[in-house]
Amino acid sequence: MEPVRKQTAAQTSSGGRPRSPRIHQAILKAAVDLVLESGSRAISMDDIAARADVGRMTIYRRWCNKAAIIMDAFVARVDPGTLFLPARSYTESIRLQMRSMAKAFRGKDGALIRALLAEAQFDPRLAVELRDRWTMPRRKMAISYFQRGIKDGLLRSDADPDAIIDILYAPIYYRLQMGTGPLSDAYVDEIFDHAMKGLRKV
Amino acid sequence: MEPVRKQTAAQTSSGGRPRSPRIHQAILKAAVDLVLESGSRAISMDDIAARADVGRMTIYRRWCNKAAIIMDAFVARVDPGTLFLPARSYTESIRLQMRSMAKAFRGKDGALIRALLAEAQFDPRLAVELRDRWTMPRRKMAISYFQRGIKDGLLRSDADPDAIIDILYAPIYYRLQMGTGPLSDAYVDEIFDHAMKGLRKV
DNA sequence: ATGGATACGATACATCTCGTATCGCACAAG
DNA sequence: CTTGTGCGATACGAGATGTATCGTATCCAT
Repeated sequence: MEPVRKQTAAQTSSGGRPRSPRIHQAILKAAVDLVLESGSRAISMDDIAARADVGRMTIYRRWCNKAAIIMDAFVARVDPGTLFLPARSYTESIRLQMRSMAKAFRGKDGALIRALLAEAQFDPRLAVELRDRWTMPRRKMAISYFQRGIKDGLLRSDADPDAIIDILYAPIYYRLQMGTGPLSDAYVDEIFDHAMKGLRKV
Repeated sequence: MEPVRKQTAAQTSSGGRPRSPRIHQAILKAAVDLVLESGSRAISMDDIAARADVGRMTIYRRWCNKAAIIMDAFVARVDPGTLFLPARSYTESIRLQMRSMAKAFRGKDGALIRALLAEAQFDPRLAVELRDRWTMPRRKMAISYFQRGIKDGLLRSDADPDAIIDILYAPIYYRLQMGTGPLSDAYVDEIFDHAMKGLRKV
Protein backbone atom coordinates (compact mmCIF):
# COMPACT_ATOMS: atom_id res chain seq x y z
CA MET A 1 0.00 0.00 0.00
CA GLU A 2 1.55 3.26 -1.15
CA PRO A 3 1.73 6.13 1.32
CA VAL A 4 -0.77 8.94 1.14
CA ARG A 5 1.90 11.53 1.63
CA LYS A 6 4.87 11.18 -0.67
CA GLN A 7 8.45 11.18 0.50
CA THR A 8 10.50 14.30 0.09
CA ALA A 9 13.06 12.88 -2.26
CA ALA A 10 15.31 15.93 -1.94
CA GLN A 11 15.53 15.39 1.79
CA THR A 12 16.27 11.67 1.69
CA SER A 13 18.97 11.72 -1.00
CA SER A 14 21.74 14.30 -1.01
CA GLY A 15 21.83 16.90 -3.82
CA GLY A 16 19.12 18.63 -5.80
CA ARG A 17 16.89 21.63 -5.34
CA PRO A 18 14.93 21.40 -2.09
CA ARG A 19 11.16 21.63 -2.05
CA SER A 20 9.86 25.07 -1.28
CA PRO A 21 8.10 25.29 2.10
CA ARG A 22 6.37 28.43 0.83
CA ILE A 23 4.73 26.42 -1.95
CA HIS A 24 3.80 23.74 0.58
CA GLN A 25 1.91 26.26 2.69
CA ALA A 26 0.32 27.88 -0.35
CA ILE A 27 -1.13 24.53 -1.43
CA LEU A 28 -2.49 23.74 2.02
CA LYS A 29 -4.07 27.18 2.32
CA ALA A 30 -5.58 26.99 -1.15
CA ALA A 31 -7.04 23.58 -0.39
CA VAL A 32 -8.61 24.68 2.89
CA ASP A 33 -10.03 27.87 1.38
CA LEU A 34 -11.57 26.01 -1.52
CA VAL A 35 -13.02 23.29 0.70
CA LEU A 36 -14.69 25.90 2.87
CA GLU A 37 -15.99 27.77 -0.16
CA SER A 38 -17.26 24.96 -2.33
CA GLY A 39 -16.94 21.69 -0.44
CA SER A 40 -14.26 19.08 -0.88
CA ARG A 41 -16.12 17.15 -3.52
CA ALA A 42 -16.74 20.10 -5.79
CA ILE A 43 -13.10 21.06 -6.20
CA SER A 44 -10.45 19.39 -8.31
CA MET A 45 -6.69 19.20 -8.16
CA ASP A 46 -6.64 21.73 -10.98
CA ASP A 47 -8.65 24.14 -8.87
CA ILE A 48 -6.23 23.84 -5.96
CA ALA A 49 -3.22 24.25 -8.25
CA ALA A 50 -4.75 27.32 -9.87
CA ARG A 51 -5.65 28.91 -6.52
CA ALA A 52 -2.20 28.22 -5.10
CA ASP A 53 -0.67 29.48 -8.35
CA VAL A 54 1.28 26.30 -8.70
CA GLY A 55 1.72 23.59 -11.30
CA ARG A 56 -0.44 20.52 -10.88
CA MET A 57 2.59 18.26 -11.00
CA THR A 58 4.03 20.08 -8.01
CA ILE A 59 1.03 18.93 -5.99
CA TYR A 60 1.14 15.34 -7.20
CA ARG A 61 4.83 15.27 -6.28
CA ARG A 62 3.84 15.74 -2.63
CA TRP A 63 0.38 14.19 -2.16
CA CYS A 64 -1.39 11.39 -3.94
CA ASN A 65 -4.90 12.90 -3.78
CA LYS A 66 -7.15 15.66 -2.52
CA ALA A 67 -7.98 13.97 0.77
CA ALA A 68 -4.30 13.67 1.68
CA ILE A 69 -3.88 17.43 1.28
CA ILE A 70 -6.91 18.15 3.42
CA MET A 71 -5.65 15.72 6.02
CA ASP A 72 -2.31 17.49 6.30
CA ALA A 73 -3.99 20.88 6.38
CA PHE A 74 -6.36 19.72 9.09
CA VAL A 75 -3.72 18.16 11.30
CA ALA A 76 -1.57 21.28 10.93
CA ARG A 77 -4.47 23.35 12.27
CA VAL A 78 -5.14 21.42 15.45
CA ASP A 79 -3.40 22.49 18.59
CA PRO A 80 -1.18 19.61 19.67
CA GLY A 81 -1.23 20.90 23.25
CA THR A 82 -2.93 19.46 26.27
CA LEU A 83 -6.39 18.04 25.76
CA PHE A 84 -7.85 18.52 29.22
CA LEU A 85 -7.17 21.90 30.81
CA PRO A 86 -7.56 22.32 34.56
CA ALA A 87 -10.95 23.59 35.69
CA ARG A 88 -13.05 23.96 38.87
CA SER A 89 -13.20 20.22 39.21
CA TYR A 90 -12.14 17.02 37.54
CA THR A 91 -15.45 16.48 35.78
CA GLU A 92 -15.86 20.15 34.86
CA SER A 93 -12.62 19.84 32.94
CA ILE A 94 -14.24 17.13 30.84
CA ARG A 95 -17.23 19.37 30.12
CA LEU A 96 -14.96 22.20 29.02
CA GLN A 97 -13.01 19.87 26.74
CA MET A 98 -16.27 18.74 25.12
CA ARG A 99 -17.31 22.35 24.63
CA SER A 100 -13.97 23.18 23.11
CA MET A 101 -14.33 20.37 20.60
CA ALA A 102 -17.87 21.39 19.75
CA LYS A 103 -16.68 24.95 19.21
CA ALA A 104 -13.97 23.76 16.84
CA PHE A 105 -16.54 21.65 14.98
CA ARG A 106 -18.83 24.64 14.59
CA GLY A 107 -16.04 26.43 12.71
CA LYS A 108 -13.66 25.59 9.92
CA ASP A 109 -12.42 22.42 11.60
CA GLY A 110 -15.93 21.05 11.43
CA ALA A 111 -16.08 21.33 7.67
CA LEU A 112 -12.65 19.74 7.32
CA ILE A 113 -13.28 16.80 9.64
CA ARG A 114 -16.60 16.16 7.94
CA ALA A 115 -14.87 15.92 4.59
CA LEU A 116 -12.15 13.68 5.99
CA LEU A 117 -14.56 11.36 7.77
CA ALA A 118 -16.63 10.96 4.64
CA GLU A 119 -13.66 10.40 2.39
CA ALA A 120 -12.18 7.90 4.84
CA GLN A 121 -15.24 5.70 4.31
CA PHE A 122 -14.06 5.16 0.75
CA ASP A 123 -10.28 5.20 1.15
CA PRO A 124 -8.80 2.69 3.63
CA ARG A 125 -5.41 4.40 3.59
CA LEU A 126 -7.00 7.69 4.56
CA ALA A 127 -9.00 5.93 7.26
CA VAL A 128 -5.76 4.64 8.78
CA GLU A 129 -4.19 8.09 8.61
CA LEU A 130 -7.20 9.69 10.24
CA ARG A 131 -7.11 7.13 13.03
CA ASP A 132 -3.37 7.49 13.60
CA ARG A 133 -3.10 11.26 13.36
CA TRP A 134 -6.40 12.47 14.82
CA THR A 135 -8.62 9.92 16.49
CA MET A 136 -6.20 7.70 18.38
CA PRO A 137 -3.91 10.39 19.84
CA ARG A 138 -6.93 12.09 21.36
CA ARG A 139 -8.48 8.84 22.54
CA LYS A 140 -5.21 7.88 24.22
CA MET A 141 -5.07 11.16 26.11
CA ALA A 142 -8.72 10.85 27.07
CA ILE A 143 -8.24 7.27 28.23
CA SER A 144 -5.43 8.17 30.59
CA TYR A 145 -7.46 11.10 31.92
CA PHE A 146 -10.47 8.88 32.56
CA GLN A 147 -8.32 6.16 34.12
CA ARG A 148 -7.10 8.71 36.63
CA GLY A 149 -10.70 9.65 37.38
CA ILE A 150 -11.64 6.03 37.95
CA LYS A 151 -8.64 5.50 40.19
CA ASP A 152 -9.47 8.62 42.19
CA GLY A 153 -13.04 7.47 42.69
CA LEU A 154 -14.57 10.26 40.62
CA LEU A 155 -15.85 7.96 37.88
CA ARG A 156 -17.52 4.59 38.31
CA SER A 157 -14.96 1.86 38.81
CA ASP A 158 -16.77 -0.52 36.47
CA ALA A 159 -16.68 1.95 33.55
CA ASP A 160 -14.47 1.24 30.56
CA PRO A 161 -12.59 4.35 29.41
CA ASP A 162 -13.30 3.47 25.78
CA ALA A 163 -17.03 3.33 26.46
CA ILE A 164 -16.86 6.62 28.37
CA ILE A 165 -15.24 8.31 25.39
CA ASP A 166 -17.88 6.99 23.02
CA ILE A 167 -20.81 8.00 25.21
CA LEU A 168 -19.51 11.53 25.67
CA TYR A 169 -17.99 12.32 22.29
CA ALA A 170 -19.88 10.23 19.75
CA PRO A 171 -22.98 12.47 20.07
CA ILE A 172 -20.86 15.45 19.00
CA TYR A 173 -19.70 13.67 15.88
CA TYR A 174 -23.24 12.44 15.29
CA ARG A 175 -24.77 15.89 15.38
CA LEU A 176 -21.93 17.28 13.25
CA GLN A 177 -22.77 14.81 10.51
CA MET A 178 -26.50 14.38 10.85
CA GLY A 179 -27.37 17.98 11.48
CA THR A 180 -30.23 16.98 13.79
CA GLY A 181 -29.64 20.21 15.73
CA PRO A 182 -27.11 22.90 16.58
CA LEU A 183 -23.75 21.89 18.04
CA SER A 184 -24.22 24.40 20.86
CA ASP A 185 -22.72 24.53 24.33
CA ALA A 186 -26.22 23.87 25.64
CA TYR A 187 -26.32 20.62 23.69
CA VAL A 188 -22.90 19.60 24.96
CA ASP A 189 -23.98 20.32 28.53
CA GLU A 190 -27.10 18.23 28.05
CA ILE A 191 -25.11 15.26 26.82
CA PHE A 192 -22.52 15.68 29.54
CA ASP A 193 -25.02 16.03 32.37
CA HIS A 194 -27.23 13.13 31.35
CA ALA A 195 -24.27 10.86 30.69
CA MET A 196 -22.82 11.64 34.10
CA LYS A 197 -26.06 11.28 36.03
CA GLY A 198 -27.43 8.38 34.04
CA LEU A 199 -30.69 8.12 32.14
CA ARG A 200 -32.52 5.79 34.48
CA LYS A 201 -34.67 7.25 37.21
CA VAL A 202 -33.24 6.28 40.58
CA MET B 1 -33.32 21.88 -6.48
CA GLU B 2 -34.06 18.87 -8.66
CA PRO B 3 -35.28 15.69 -7.03
CA VAL B 4 -32.89 12.83 -6.43
CA ARG B 5 -35.44 10.32 -7.63
CA LYS B 6 -37.00 11.18 -10.94
CA GLN B 7 -40.74 11.22 -11.55
CA THR B 8 -42.31 8.30 -13.31
CA ALA B 9 -43.54 10.16 -16.35
CA ALA B 10 -45.62 7.22 -17.50
CA GLN B 11 -47.53 7.27 -14.24
CA THR B 12 -48.22 10.99 -14.13
CA SER B 13 -49.38 11.45 -17.73
CA SER B 14 -51.79 9.04 -19.38
CA GLY B 15 -50.48 6.90 -22.24
CA GLY B 16 -47.14 5.34 -22.97
CA ARG B 17 -45.29 2.21 -22.00
CA PRO B 18 -45.04 1.87 -18.22
CA ARG B 19 -41.72 1.42 -16.51
CA SER B 20 -40.88 -2.17 -15.76
CA PRO B 21 -40.87 -2.99 -12.03
CA ARG B 22 -38.70 -5.99 -12.84
CA ILE B 23 -36.00 -3.71 -14.23
CA HIS B 24 -36.40 -1.48 -11.20
CA GLN B 25 -35.63 -4.37 -8.86
CA ALA B 26 -32.79 -5.62 -11.06
CA ILE B 27 -31.07 -2.24 -10.85
CA LEU B 28 -31.48 -2.02 -7.08
CA LYS B 29 -30.13 -5.53 -6.61
CA ALA B 30 -27.21 -4.94 -8.94
CA ALA B 31 -26.32 -1.72 -7.10
CA VAL B 32 -26.40 -3.38 -3.68
CA ASP B 33 -24.40 -6.38 -4.82
CA LEU B 34 -21.72 -4.21 -6.38
CA VAL B 35 -21.50 -1.90 -3.37
CA LEU B 36 -20.98 -4.88 -1.10
CA GLU B 37 -18.39 -6.36 -3.44
CA SER B 38 -16.34 -3.32 -4.34
CA GLY B 39 -17.55 -0.34 -2.34
CA SER B 40 -19.77 2.43 -3.56
CA ARG B 41 -16.95 4.64 -4.75
CA ALA B 42 -15.29 2.00 -6.89
CA ILE B 43 -18.31 1.27 -9.04
CA SER B 44 -19.74 3.32 -11.89
CA MET B 45 -23.15 3.68 -13.47
CA ASP B 46 -21.85 1.56 -16.32
CA ASP B 47 -21.00 -1.21 -13.90
CA ILE B 48 -24.49 -1.17 -12.40
CA ALA B 49 -26.09 -1.11 -15.84
CA ALA B 50 -23.95 -4.00 -17.02
CA ARG B 51 -24.66 -6.08 -13.90
CA ALA B 52 -28.39 -5.42 -14.12
CA ASP B 53 -28.23 -6.14 -17.85
CA VAL B 54 -29.87 -2.84 -18.59
CA GLY B 55 -29.11 0.21 -20.67
CA ARG B 56 -27.42 3.07 -18.90
CA MET B 57 -30.11 5.50 -20.01
CA THR B 58 -32.71 3.37 -18.28
CA ILE B 59 -30.97 4.06 -14.99
CA TYR B 60 -30.57 7.80 -15.60
CA ARG B 61 -34.25 7.95 -16.43
CA ARG B 62 -35.07 6.90 -12.87
CA TRP B 63 -32.25 8.18 -10.65
CA CYS B 64 -29.94 11.12 -10.98
CA ASN B 65 -26.88 9.43 -9.45
CA LYS B 66 -25.42 6.40 -7.72
CA ALA B 67 -26.23 7.55 -4.21
CA ALA B 68 -29.91 7.90 -5.05
CA ILE B 69 -30.02 4.26 -6.16
CA ILE B 70 -28.29 3.09 -3.01
CA MET B 71 -30.67 5.17 -0.93
CA ASP B 72 -33.72 3.53 -2.50
CA ALA B 73 -32.18 0.09 -2.17
CA PHE B 74 -31.35 0.72 1.47
CA VAL B 75 -34.75 2.04 2.44
CA ALA B 76 -36.40 -0.88 0.66
CA ARG B 77 -34.38 -3.28 2.83
CA VAL B 78 -35.28 -1.89 6.22
CA ASP B 79 -38.22 -3.34 8.02
CA PRO B 80 -40.76 -0.58 8.44
CA GLY B 81 -42.33 -2.41 11.38
CA THR B 82 -42.23 -1.57 15.05
CA LEU B 83 -38.97 -0.22 16.37
CA PHE B 84 -39.21 -1.31 19.99
CA LEU B 85 -40.40 -4.85 20.57
CA PRO B 86 -41.76 -5.88 23.96
CA ALA B 87 -39.21 -7.44 26.31
CA ARG B 88 -38.77 -8.37 29.97
CA SER B 89 -38.93 -4.75 30.96
CA TYR B 90 -39.23 -1.27 29.49
CA THR B 91 -35.49 -0.60 29.53
CA GLU B 92 -34.59 -4.10 28.34
CA SER B 93 -36.61 -3.36 25.23
CA ILE B 94 -34.29 -0.43 24.54
CA ARG B 95 -31.25 -2.62 24.93
CA LEU B 96 -32.66 -5.16 22.49
CA GLN B 97 -33.44 -2.45 19.98
CA MET B 98 -29.86 -1.20 20.21
CA ARG B 99 -28.57 -4.72 19.70
CA SER B 100 -30.82 -5.19 16.71
CA MET B 101 -29.47 -2.04 15.11
CA ALA B 102 -25.89 -3.05 15.81
CA LYS B 103 -26.58 -6.44 14.25
CA ALA B 104 -27.95 -4.78 11.13
CA PHE B 105 -24.92 -2.53 10.98
CA ARG B 106 -22.59 -5.51 11.22
CA GLY B 107 -24.18 -6.88 8.05
CA LYS B 108 -25.08 -5.54 4.65
CA ASP B 109 -27.03 -2.60 6.03
CA GLY B 110 -23.86 -1.37 7.68
CA ALA B 111 -22.00 -1.08 4.41
CA LEU B 112 -24.95 0.68 2.80
CA ILE B 113 -25.53 3.21 5.56
CA ARG B 114 -21.81 3.97 5.69
CA ALA B 115 -21.82 4.78 2.00
CA LEU B 116 -24.96 6.89 2.32
CA LEU B 117 -23.72 8.82 5.34
CA ALA B 118 -20.45 9.59 3.61
CA GLU B 119 -22.09 10.61 0.37
CA ALA B 120 -24.60 12.77 2.22
CA GLN B 121 -21.72 14.90 3.49
CA PHE B 122 -21.16 16.02 -0.09
CA ASP B 123 -24.70 16.10 -1.46
CA PRO B 124 -27.22 18.26 0.43
CA ARG B 125 -30.16 16.71 -1.41
CA LEU B 126 -29.09 13.25 -0.35
CA ALA B 127 -28.60 14.49 3.21
CA VAL B 128 -32.21 15.66 3.27
CA GLU B 129 -33.42 12.36 1.85
CA LEU B 130 -31.44 10.39 4.41
CA ARG B 131 -32.89 12.49 7.22
CA ASP B 132 -36.44 12.22 5.95
CA ARG B 133 -36.44 8.56 5.04
CA TRP B 134 -34.15 6.97 7.62
CA THR B 135 -33.04 9.15 10.49
CA MET B 136 -36.13 11.14 11.40
CA PRO B 137 -38.75 8.35 11.22
CA ARG B 138 -36.69 6.30 13.67
CA ARG B 139 -35.97 9.28 15.90
CA LYS B 140 -39.67 10.09 16.04
CA MET B 141 -40.54 6.56 17.12
CA ALA B 142 -37.76 6.57 19.69
CA ILE B 143 -38.83 9.96 21.04
CA SER B 144 -42.36 8.80 21.68
CA TYR B 145 -41.06 5.64 23.33
CA PHE B 146 -38.75 7.60 25.59
CA GLN B 147 -41.47 10.13 26.41
CA ARG B 148 -43.60 7.27 27.66
CA GLY B 149 -40.71 6.09 29.82
CA ILE B 150 -40.27 9.52 31.29
CA LYS B 151 -43.98 9.82 31.96
CA ASP B 152 -44.04 6.41 33.62
CA GLY B 153 -41.14 7.33 35.87
CA LEU B 154 -38.72 4.83 34.33
CA LEU B 155 -36.42 7.48 32.85
CA ARG B 156 -35.25 10.68 34.50
CA SER B 157 -37.87 13.38 34.20
CA ASP B 158 -35.27 16.04 33.33
CA ALA B 159 -33.94 14.05 30.37
CA ASP B 160 -34.56 15.30 26.84
CA PRO B 161 -35.60 12.47 24.50
CA ASP B 162 -33.34 13.88 21.78
CA ALA B 163 -30.35 13.76 24.09
CA ILE B 164 -31.24 10.23 25.18
CA ILE B 165 -31.26 9.10 21.57
CA ASP B 166 -27.89 10.66 20.89
CA ILE B 167 -26.24 9.22 23.99
CA LEU B 168 -27.48 5.69 23.26
CA TYR B 169 -27.26 5.51 19.48
CA ALA B 170 -24.48 7.90 18.44
CA PRO B 171 -21.80 5.51 19.79
CA ILE B 172 -23.10 2.81 17.44
CA TYR B 173 -22.77 5.11 14.43
CA TYR B 174 -19.40 6.27 15.72
CA ARG B 175 -17.96 2.80 15.95
CA LEU B 176 -19.45 1.85 12.60
CA GLN B 177 -17.57 4.67 10.95
CA MET B 178 -14.40 4.91 13.00
CA GLY B 179 -13.79 1.21 13.43
CA THR B 180 -12.33 1.73 16.90
CA GLY B 181 -13.62 -1.70 17.83
CA PRO B 182 -16.16 -4.42 17.00
CA LEU B 183 -19.86 -3.52 16.90
CA SER B 184 -20.64 -6.43 19.20
CA ASP B 185 -23.53 -7.04 21.54
CA ALA B 186 -21.04 -6.73 24.39
CA TYR B 187 -20.18 -3.23 23.22
CA VAL B 188 -23.84 -2.29 22.95
CA ASP B 189 -24.46 -3.59 26.45
CA GLU B 190 -21.55 -1.58 27.77
CA ILE B 191 -22.88 1.63 26.23
CA PHE B 192 -26.40 0.89 27.39
CA ASP B 193 -25.45 0.01 30.96
CA HIS B 194 -23.13 2.96 31.50
CA ALA B 195 -25.54 5.40 29.92
CA MET B 196 -28.34 4.15 32.13
CA LYS B 197 -26.37 4.10 35.37
CA GLY B 198 -24.34 7.22 34.68
CA LEU B 199 -20.59 7.65 34.55
CA ARG B 200 -20.12 9.52 37.82
CA LYS B 201 -19.42 7.57 40.96
CA VAL B 202 -22.26 8.07 43.40
C1' DA C 1 -56.80 -3.20 -34.91
C1' DT C 2 -54.46 1.24 -34.91
C1' DG C 3 -52.08 5.33 -33.52
C1' DG C 4 -49.99 8.00 -29.80
C1' DA C 5 -46.90 8.12 -26.08
C1' DT C 6 -43.49 6.41 -23.47
C1' DA C 7 -39.89 2.76 -22.06
C1' DC C 8 -35.93 0.39 -23.43
C1' DG C 9 -31.19 -1.01 -25.38
C1' DA C 10 -27.54 0.69 -27.87
C1' DT C 11 -24.49 3.97 -29.46
C1' DA C 12 -22.31 8.28 -29.93
C1' DC C 13 -20.77 12.50 -28.02
C1' DA C 14 -18.76 16.42 -25.34
C1' DT C 15 -16.93 17.31 -20.91
C1' DC C 16 -14.46 16.65 -16.84
C1' DT C 17 -11.07 14.64 -13.76
C1' DC C 18 -7.34 11.97 -12.83
C1' DG C 19 -2.66 10.41 -12.90
C1' DT C 20 1.54 10.12 -15.69
C1' DA C 21 5.01 11.68 -18.79
C1' DT C 22 7.96 15.03 -20.67
C1' DC C 23 10.28 19.44 -21.72
C1' DG C 24 12.88 23.52 -20.43
C1' DC C 25 14.32 26.31 -16.88
C1' DA C 26 15.46 27.37 -11.78
C1' DC C 27 18.10 26.51 -7.91
C1' DA C 28 21.06 24.41 -4.37
C1' DA C 29 25.23 21.35 -3.08
C1' DG C 30 29.68 19.80 -4.13
C1' DC D 1 30.60 24.13 -13.72
C1' DT D 2 28.35 19.80 -13.11
C1' DT D 3 24.82 17.13 -11.02
C1' DG D 4 20.43 16.30 -9.18
C1' DT D 5 16.25 17.71 -8.07
C1' DG D 6 12.16 21.19 -7.87
C1' DC D 7 9.04 23.69 -10.59
C1' DG D 8 5.66 25.38 -14.34
C1' DA D 9 3.62 24.11 -18.48
C1' DT D 10 1.74 21.09 -21.71
C1' DA D 11 0.24 16.86 -23.67
C1' DC D 12 -1.74 12.46 -23.27
C1' DG D 13 -4.69 8.30 -22.31
C1' DA D 14 -7.98 6.24 -19.40
C1' DG D 15 -12.25 6.40 -17.21
C1' DA D 16 -16.74 8.51 -15.64
C1' DT D 17 -20.48 11.59 -16.23
C1' DG D 18 -24.59 13.27 -18.23
C1' DT D 19 -27.06 14.13 -22.60
C1' DA D 20 -28.79 13.09 -27.13
C1' DT D 21 -30.59 10.15 -30.62
C1' DC D 22 -32.20 6.00 -33.14
C1' DG D 23 -34.93 1.93 -33.82
C1' DT D 24 -37.72 -1.25 -31.43
C1' DA D 25 -41.00 -2.72 -27.77
C1' DT D 26 -45.05 -2.17 -25.01
C1' DC D 27 -49.07 -0.22 -22.98
C1' DC D 28 -53.40 2.83 -23.32
C1' DA D 29 -57.20 4.98 -25.61
C1' DT D 30 -60.07 5.10 -29.36
